[in-house]
Amino acid sequence: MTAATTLLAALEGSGHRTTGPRRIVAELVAGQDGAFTAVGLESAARAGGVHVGRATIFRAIELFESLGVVERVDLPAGDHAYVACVSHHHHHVICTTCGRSTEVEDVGIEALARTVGRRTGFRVDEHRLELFGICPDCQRVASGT
Amino acid sequence: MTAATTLLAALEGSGHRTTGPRRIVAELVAGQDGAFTAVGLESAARAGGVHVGRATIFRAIELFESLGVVERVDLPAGDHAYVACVSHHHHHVICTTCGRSTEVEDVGIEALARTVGRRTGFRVDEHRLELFGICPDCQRVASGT
DNA sequence: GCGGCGAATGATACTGAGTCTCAGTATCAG
DNA sequence: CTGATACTGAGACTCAGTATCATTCGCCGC
Repeated sequence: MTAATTLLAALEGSGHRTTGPRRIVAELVAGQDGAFTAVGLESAARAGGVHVGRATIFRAIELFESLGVVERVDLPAGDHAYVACVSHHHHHVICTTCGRSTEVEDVGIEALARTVGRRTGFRVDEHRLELFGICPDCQRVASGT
Repeated sequence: MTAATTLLAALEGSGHRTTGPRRIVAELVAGQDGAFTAVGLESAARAGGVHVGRATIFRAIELFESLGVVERVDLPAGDHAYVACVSHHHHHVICTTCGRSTEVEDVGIEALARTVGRRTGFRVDEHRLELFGICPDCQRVASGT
């Protein structure tokens, strides 16, 4: 839940207004504990009894993303999802069962990108690494009892 | 252009019918020389004067994908794109300027995935690595004349 | 505490990618 | 050639995401 605070702090710190709807979206994001989609947030809002316009949710997510406190990931199924994160470069491991995500500090992919650049002649500017698997909890559940 | 042959061969080899529309889609894919989107193929077909139903294009792409001769990638902009490839595990470097893509044989990401697994406790089953940059040709063009 | 300005909101209409259906057609085996 | 059936395509449909714009609200100065 302190995650919501982080999101709001980022808002204030960048000269954006801290409004009611944004506060709500921040809470929703913080309450997701993993990857979430825009549509998911929308229905979460409805389920929570609060009303926030669709456009506002999209705008809020977009804003959080531009502030670096939320990051876009593409699920294997092709959906556009997001995960809250603590900024700076890192990647995510996403549980395909429960959707929870964990951040992974740089594991040497920069070097890997350089290798690719050298090998192909490309100037590699950007990369996206997403890992999918089963989180410890779900493994425990899956492995009988 | 031999790429179209590869696609069609994969079709035949898997017990699927080699039909006119599929042939057309294969040609279109082969003629893209890089990443392409379903919509792009559709308009390419229209531009080429041939007519293939939207549904058919989507189905053909899906089929090629399931045969492993075409792979899905997600562009930084969030579009769903595809690239033709020669199957088995590898990754792509995609030029953000011209869209051309190059395959990269495994560069040690398996090890990287294992490291992540060890560090997070996740059982990493799947990963997606996409590299974006500027290809040699575009670099040349960009760097004055 | 009050007022004004501009940012933010949200209802709604719109866009466009991707899916589904189903009658008609084309492919391939026999 | 013929039948079984896989494939096709027109078009309706769904639904995520965007654009519009009048109204509201947060913030800042007073």
